[in-house]
Amino acid sequence: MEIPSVWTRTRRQRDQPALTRQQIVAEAVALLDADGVEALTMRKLGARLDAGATSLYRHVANRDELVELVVDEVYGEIDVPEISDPADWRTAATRCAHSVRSMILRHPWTATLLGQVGLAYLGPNVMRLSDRMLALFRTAGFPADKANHALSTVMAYVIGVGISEAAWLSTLARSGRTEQDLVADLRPAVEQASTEYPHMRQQLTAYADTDPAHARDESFTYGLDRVLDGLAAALP
Amino acid sequence: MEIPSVWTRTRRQRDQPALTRQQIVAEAVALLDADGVEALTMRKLGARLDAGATSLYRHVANRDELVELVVDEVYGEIDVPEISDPADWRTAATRCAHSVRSMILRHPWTATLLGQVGLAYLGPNVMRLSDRMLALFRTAGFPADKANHALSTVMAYVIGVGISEAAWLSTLARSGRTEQDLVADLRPAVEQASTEYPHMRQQLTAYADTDPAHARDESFTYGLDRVLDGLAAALP
DNA sequence: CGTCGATGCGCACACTGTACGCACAGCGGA
DNA sequence: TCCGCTGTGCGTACAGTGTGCGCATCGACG
Repeated sequence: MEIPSVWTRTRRQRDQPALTRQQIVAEAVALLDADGVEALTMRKLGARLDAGATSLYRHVANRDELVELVVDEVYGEIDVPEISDPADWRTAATRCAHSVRSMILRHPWTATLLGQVGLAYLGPNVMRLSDRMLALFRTAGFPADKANHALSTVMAYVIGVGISEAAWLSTLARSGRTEQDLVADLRPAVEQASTEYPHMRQQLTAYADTDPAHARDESFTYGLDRVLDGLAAALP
Repeated sequence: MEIPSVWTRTRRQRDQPALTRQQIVAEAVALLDADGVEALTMRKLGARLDAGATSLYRHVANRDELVELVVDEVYGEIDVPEISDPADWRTAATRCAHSVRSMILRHPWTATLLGQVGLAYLGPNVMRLSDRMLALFRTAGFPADKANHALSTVMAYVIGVGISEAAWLSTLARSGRTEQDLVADLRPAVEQASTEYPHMRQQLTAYADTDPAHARDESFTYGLDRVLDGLAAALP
């Protein structure tokens, strides 16, 4: 009576193992977003999933492996436009760079975790990102080796900016104040520190009243434009 | 029965507190260089100084504060050439960028720690570095605001490259193998991961037999040249 | 029904950062 | 000479960490 078919045979191996790698990683991202990088402990993550700490080890070998998975997960939020017209490469690269930066700003804890992984570059999302950006620079006209260098250059710039910004945003989040308030509170210390450094002090007084978030945006786009200028000039 | 003698009485002079902040930071750098970032614990650092773990807290408020001091310390190893002729700006910037990179490669643990500090930018060595680079771009001809952006751009690029390289070198050091061996051992996994990504796979097969260290050098200088090209083109 | 493999979890261990309080060395004043 | 006082080192202790080990459970299959 029971006909063995694909649908009946193993309806679901185990209805829902109640704890799956996907779910663990997703919850880890949520925990990191909510409470910062020092809150990512196996016990707290287990508690969020109504599970014991050691239960997670059935699906994840290490805490380090969990970190690798988490990093690859947020890399998945980045999108790279696919292009066919070589003339579109610059706007596509710009869009991709902004996508990376906004991902880092959404998850400032990446500042701490990005430096720890090293091998996460085998993750599927990182591979996909690299592959698409490689394709982008190839259709732009870069030869194979230069396309690789171009990809590394723009990613290094974006990650460098992102790490610095994310580190600042993390301490900002920990302080619990608004950015203007924290800047104002830090001002005496900054002035004290810059007494012996005339260029820094001049920089400080010149831009005392500008909105810091807007200044960060402007600095990022300025640098990105210069980097892309340099790459464009190197196109054959 | 215990007679107080000259040998037991004044065990240590007050002149040299036997534990000073300078010494602690220097030993922390040595410990990090020797055993990596996970080995920097207060107990191990104390043991290296023939002191108890909690003794360090007389000279350092937190472990985080120690990290800030350590980061500023290695920033002190970077030198920025001072220039008077505006034509020299590019070679000076290049030299400074290479100095930063070689510092990071000497101390690969900076990959992990740089993302944690955020506020270490008040440290004297970081201030000195920023001030000198600001001066460099000013004498190059950049107006005040653009000089700041230029400084941020090249530092972001250098730090971005450095973080990636340092993360790789850290795992390399942990593995205890030579770079060629580790690359060879990882090759099956890399090929497995890149099956679905044609551009990555082509990149992989094309540069299978190149020396990785040399490839990193070349990639760094290529990107740095492009960044400086872009900045040079923006000079008024 | 029995067997089995996969899964969750309690316990335990080594190890972490660091608060607290005591011991003591040298100094300035009585 | 003695007495605080302050600055320094350290022993103890506590809460919290990652994780190895072994047991309990449970669905699936013979």
